[in-house]
Amino acid sequence: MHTVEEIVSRMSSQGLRVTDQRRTLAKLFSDTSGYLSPKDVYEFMGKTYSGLSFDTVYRNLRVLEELGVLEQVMFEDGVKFKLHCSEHHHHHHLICLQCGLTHPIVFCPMEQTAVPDDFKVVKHKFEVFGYCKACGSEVEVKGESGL
Amino acid sequence: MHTVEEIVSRMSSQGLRVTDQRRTLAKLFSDTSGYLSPKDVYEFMGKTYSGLSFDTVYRNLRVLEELGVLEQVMFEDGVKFKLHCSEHHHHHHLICLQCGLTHPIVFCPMEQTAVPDDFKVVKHKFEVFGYCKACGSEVEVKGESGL
DNA sequence: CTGAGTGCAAACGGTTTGCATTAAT
DNA sequence: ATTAATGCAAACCGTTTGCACTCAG
Repeated sequence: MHTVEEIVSRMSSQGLRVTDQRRTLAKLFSDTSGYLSPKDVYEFMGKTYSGLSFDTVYRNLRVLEELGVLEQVMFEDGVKFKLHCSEHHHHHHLICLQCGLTHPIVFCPMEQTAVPDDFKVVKHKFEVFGYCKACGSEVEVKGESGL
Repeated sequence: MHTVEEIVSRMSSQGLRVTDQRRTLAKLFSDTSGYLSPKDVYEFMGKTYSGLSFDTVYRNLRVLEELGVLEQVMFEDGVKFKLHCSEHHHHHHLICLQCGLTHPIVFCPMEQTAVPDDFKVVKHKFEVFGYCKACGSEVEVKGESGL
């Protein structure tokens, strides 16, 4: 797990300064079990820091990424960040389209994928998108169907 | 298959005008078995059309996408386009990191993926990245190792 | 007190738009 | 001749940079 204190101490151990804003950012991600866009972060932080600027958000997101605290992923609608996975083993994710919550999938399809032997596999991506329990029930209200 | 003529006739059947540039664009994609970025397309087309502008490239990429001729995918390094898959059945792709060539994978991991029953799956993404035969041998030259 | 962190403004790259010109129908 | 397609310029959005000011150490 990545607690705020863990993140903060990792910052200071690297000679980085622990500002109020960075502590809040650490808290935001340690409280969030999913992906956040820079805009999400900006809007959240903006509640607390009125003069907040986008560039500081970006700078600190990158700082936390370089610290290994956050990981960055590209989606159809742009870049998003989440806490770096605590799972030690290789895994994939279920991702909620509504709230961005993620849930690990232990199964890795690569083992069962037949690849031509003249193709050298370097990496792969397996992501399952849908609606988590909470968001799923909201959606039901609008479009109930036998799908 | 998507031949130039098929694409062109689909354009005119929709009331779109078949310009020289659009025909060349159609040919580019029907000759390419992989992904191209807008920049790739611009550079290729620029060889033939000196006064070419980026906005026309974008406009025509979008036209072909709306026609169903091209499909657009977001990668780490930005948006890319390829001919819409001719495969009728659901499938995934091997993608060459060097040349963008794609190759269908029939195996779909979803069938074997255990998903919590309170999570409603909507879609999934499975992509395998690496080097195709041609690009793989180039790479060998630089970094030969027992990997 | 010193240098890292911040906000501001401005630059940047990729993409989109408005408009006058050109060309396919 | 009509109207869509093009090129140009400028707008736009997300992201990055330079700089002066501020504040954590």
